[in-house]
Amino acid sequence: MAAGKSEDIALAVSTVIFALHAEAPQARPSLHLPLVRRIREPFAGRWALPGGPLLPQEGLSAAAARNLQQTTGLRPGYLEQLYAFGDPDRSPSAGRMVSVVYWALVHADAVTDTSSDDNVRWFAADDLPSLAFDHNLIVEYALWRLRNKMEYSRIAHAMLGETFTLSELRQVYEAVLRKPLDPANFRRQVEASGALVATDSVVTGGRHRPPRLYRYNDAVDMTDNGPLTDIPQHPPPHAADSADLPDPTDPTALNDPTDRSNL
Amino acid sequence: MAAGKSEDIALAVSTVIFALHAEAPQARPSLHLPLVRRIREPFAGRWALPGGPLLPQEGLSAAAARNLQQTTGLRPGYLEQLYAFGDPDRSPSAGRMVSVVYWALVHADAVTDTSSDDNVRWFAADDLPSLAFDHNLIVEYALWRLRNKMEYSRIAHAMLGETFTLSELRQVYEAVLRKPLDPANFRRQVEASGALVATDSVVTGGRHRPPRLYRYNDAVDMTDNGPLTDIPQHPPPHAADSADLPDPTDPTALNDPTDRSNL
DNA sequence: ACAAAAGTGTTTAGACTACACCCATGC
DNA sequence: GCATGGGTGTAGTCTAAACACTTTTGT
Repeated sequence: MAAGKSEDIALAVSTVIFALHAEAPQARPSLHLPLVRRIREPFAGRWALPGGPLLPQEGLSAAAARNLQQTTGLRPGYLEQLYAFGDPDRSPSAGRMVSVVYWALVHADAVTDTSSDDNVRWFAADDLPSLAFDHNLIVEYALWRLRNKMEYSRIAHAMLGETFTLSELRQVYEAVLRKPLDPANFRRQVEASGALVATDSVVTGGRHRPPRLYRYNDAVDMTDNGPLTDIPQHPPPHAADSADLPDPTDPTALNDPTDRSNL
Repeated sequence: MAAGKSEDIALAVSTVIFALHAEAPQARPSLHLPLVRRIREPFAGRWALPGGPLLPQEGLSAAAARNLQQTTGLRPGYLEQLYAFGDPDRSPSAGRMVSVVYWALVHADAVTDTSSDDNVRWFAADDLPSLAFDHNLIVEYALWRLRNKMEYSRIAHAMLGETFTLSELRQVYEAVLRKPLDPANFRRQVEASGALVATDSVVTGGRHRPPRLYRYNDAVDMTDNGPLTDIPQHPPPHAADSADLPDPTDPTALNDPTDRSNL
């Protein structure tokens, strides 16, 4: 591309990973996210978002998925680019740094799986310590984006298993949006959207009428990202690092090399 | 930040610039955007989005505003980060390149101002030639984002002057959304939003009732970008390169250095 | 029987659409 | 006067919120 060399501008990819977790067994679940303890200056000892440099032959979303895998051992249920941060002052006492940040949703059971590690810990999303760099602001923005997207998109199932009840799905919405939803109206809305398919099974064992299990309808595109078609949504069979296109669902993703060195 | 060096990954910033322009004097205006002719390989001779490398002490949005200034001679009426493109294959026969792309709105009269230049030309947004790199896809995505944002945000005034009639404002919406709007209902909607302030002046000279002039209400935040507060919206007095925070209005902008080299 | 959650039905308020209609100006 | 767009009024449609009510299980 013959664009000017990036001089001393380093490029990194970080990921904000959300999962639902209930502190007490029967308590309402809330949003949690994993942070990693920094071992170098600046901000040594502080908690920070998982991330690191981009590998030479790796796409941006692939790097984010790798962050996720290395931090939680999981594949993303949903993954979308959040923003590129490049303020000249964002990295004190270190060189200039531009970070492309992704956000992801994973299944709830991820939270306990990795809590044994001492350098990785899950925190409640609305009760974070003071993080390294501008990561507090990043998480705030990721939360804002998640809440917005939850209202007009159909990504909640990414925080659940293959099948789920409408109650479970509603709990995801309630936890993210932090407000109770009418079960009756919620049912009608998701049924009208066509995003779910009823299975034949029900869940017995509760001391009440057994709820039906639903499955996500893959025929429906849940993310309205326009012309973009990002990637490792669900387990994409073997398309390892096929695409780095931005997520076409929300106004944030699109893939294009905009090099222009003339002018 | 002690993150791995970016090896050979170059970083560039490009900008998709939109303005309204009517081919014929009395024809309906349509979206146009300026492109720049490449003078180097790859894609020498092809049209491409204005852009270039990021300067060492320059914020991302400042670089986008500089693109805009150098291409059109104007300051952005609205500027927002679009997406970061980093597919490994996006730059044939050149090194790895990651581009952070912005999109902008400018006043309509910009179109004719620069059409004399031979290396910069304005094109109708829905009738572009085959561009360099993946720039066709980028423009498609920028258009999709603009159209989405136009429906739930109040950015249309960025394509007009300081004062404007409701007809002019409606024409912006009609050109972007490509469908006619009911003048009566349009009026009620914008009046109910509180985004506009009526002035005392009217426009005489038309062969019909003189329409009232309106001004944008700065007290209302028109861009719902959450916790982000980007920047060079209107002429920000002298805040040259103050902020590089992502635009908090739409689900795309947030500023944060996500360096993480441990793990 | 009773509690509790699943699931259905109904009423109402607000938002948006369509379109009829009046107003003010230039010619 | 009449054409043209500015501006107001109003009835019909659609959606979503609120909430009463019925169903089905476990204990």
